[in-house]
Parts: sequence; structure tokens; C-alpha cells
Amino acid sequence: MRRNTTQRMAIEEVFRQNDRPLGVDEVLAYGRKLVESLNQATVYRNLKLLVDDGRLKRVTHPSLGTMYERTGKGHHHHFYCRACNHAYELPGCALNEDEIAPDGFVVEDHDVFLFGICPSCVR
Amino acid sequence: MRRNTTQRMAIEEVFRQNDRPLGVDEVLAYGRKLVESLNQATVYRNLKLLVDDGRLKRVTHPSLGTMYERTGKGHHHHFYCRACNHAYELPGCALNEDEIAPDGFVVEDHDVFLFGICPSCVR
DNA sequence: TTTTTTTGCGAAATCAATTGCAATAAAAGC
DNA sequence: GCTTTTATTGCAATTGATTTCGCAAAAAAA
Repeated sequence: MRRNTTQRMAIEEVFRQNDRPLGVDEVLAYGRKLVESLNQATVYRNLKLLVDDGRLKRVTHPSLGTMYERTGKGHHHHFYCRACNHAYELPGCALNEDEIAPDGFVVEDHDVFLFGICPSCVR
Repeated sequence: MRRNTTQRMAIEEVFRQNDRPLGVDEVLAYGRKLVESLNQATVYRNLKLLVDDGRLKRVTHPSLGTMYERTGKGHHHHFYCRACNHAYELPGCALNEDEIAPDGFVVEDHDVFLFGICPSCVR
């Protein structure tokens, strides 16, 4: 049976406080502000458990690599800010269903990654 | 000065024969059909040279990892067939420029990855 | 208290990509 | 055509980054 350890709760808290896709190091860094003994292996183990439990989703970003984000937020695209290196989730979908692919291709899913400058960095 | 080795020409030929994004192992496997002594390190070295020379472009696919494709084909999206594990390039862009991101986000580029079944696998 | 999961730590396994080096081969020079 | 020069290859070893693992100690929950 799964136990509510301070480490696991801290990792979930990290995602609550920073509601955007986070890399393993980010989770470790933010998590250590909550539980300073937090270990990298513990982060890896818990990220895996949280994915298994359906609380997190694993995403592979073309520039940032493996990231994790909270589930249950509906379809969204990803924005990567080249200035602060943060990833953001942008709700909604700007893809035209009909011209998405030529006849014959059966499209089941899609991932959209945007690149640019985020509002906090633009000013 | 750059030499036209049989290995390098074979690698370029591989991309001419299979005009879709290819992974390093695919380039190696197809390349060995043309030059059986072809070595992995040679593939890595030449892919890098061909990128430097602007003949290939490096792409990071969320599922397939690092891939290379020929340059000069204009903007396109990528389609990944879950049946044959091949990547395809789909010319054109089905993204709505205006609703692409909320106000404040400056979008400079984007990558779109589609997932599904390709025409050859669908029948 | 007792039981059992979980942690921290360092070691180790993976995987992708790079490098050193002697042998090879393309291109230039004779 | 033959020799010289030097880029390139093949091979194995190595790096570097990411992820996993073994195990004793710690801490939930029973």
C-alpha cells in the first residue's frame, strides 16, 4: 500500500506551486526548498509512481527533453520561452482538423510545440 | 577541403532514396546496403558535416528522438505512423496564426507532430 | 511495537554521441 | 600514371548525461 511520505507530498506540492511542465532537475531543485534532504533517486522513483497513479503525465519536449506535468487539464499545446527556458501549457488547440493531413493519413493525436518569448520575458 | 567519399555519397543517397526523416540507425542500416563496411561513427561524423553544410536538418522527434531530414523542402509538419514506426513530412501548415497563443506570448517558431496510421499501413 | 514501504547514498547500468589512432583513400602535384 | 599530401574511415574505447539499482537506515501505517 502506498504511503504518504513527506517527500512524495513535497513533489506533488512542487507541481501545484509551479503549474507548468517541469524537468527532473527542476522538481529536485524546487522540492529541496520544501524537503532539503530530498534525493534525486527519490524524485525519479516518485515521478514514476505518480505517472502510474495517473497524477502526472510524461512529456518529451524537443528542446528540454523529459518533462512531467499534472494530468486533468485537457488538451493543450506547449510553449517554450527561449529567454527563461521555461515551458508553459497553453490551453486550447489552434490546429485545423480538416487540413491537418493529406487523405489517407489517419491522425489519432498530435503534439504542438511553440517557441518564442513568454510575457514575463518580453518586456 | 571536403572529399567526396563513397561513404558520404552513400549517406546522401540514402536520404534521396528515402525522403523522410531518418534516425541514425536507419541511415546506418540503409547505408550498409550501399557500402557494407559503413561504420556508425562515420555516420555520426557525416550527419554532422551534412548539417553544417546545410544539406540536412536535425530534428528531435518526441517519440523517435534525433532524426535527420533533407533541407530545402519548406515548412512542414511531421507524421509518425504507429504501425510501421516511420516518420513522414507533411507539407503545409494547419496552425491558425491568430489563435496560436494567448496575448503576450511572442511565437517565433513551432513544431507539430502528428501520430496515427499512414496510408500504407491503414489498408 | 511490529511490519513494510520508502528513503538516501553511492554504485552501476543505459544509451547516445564522441574521440584517438593507425590504416585507407581521395585529391592534388609531379 | 605514380607519388605525396591530408581528409576520412573503421574500430574500439570513452565520454557524458540520464536513469536505475542494491542495501542499510528511516519513517509510515498497522
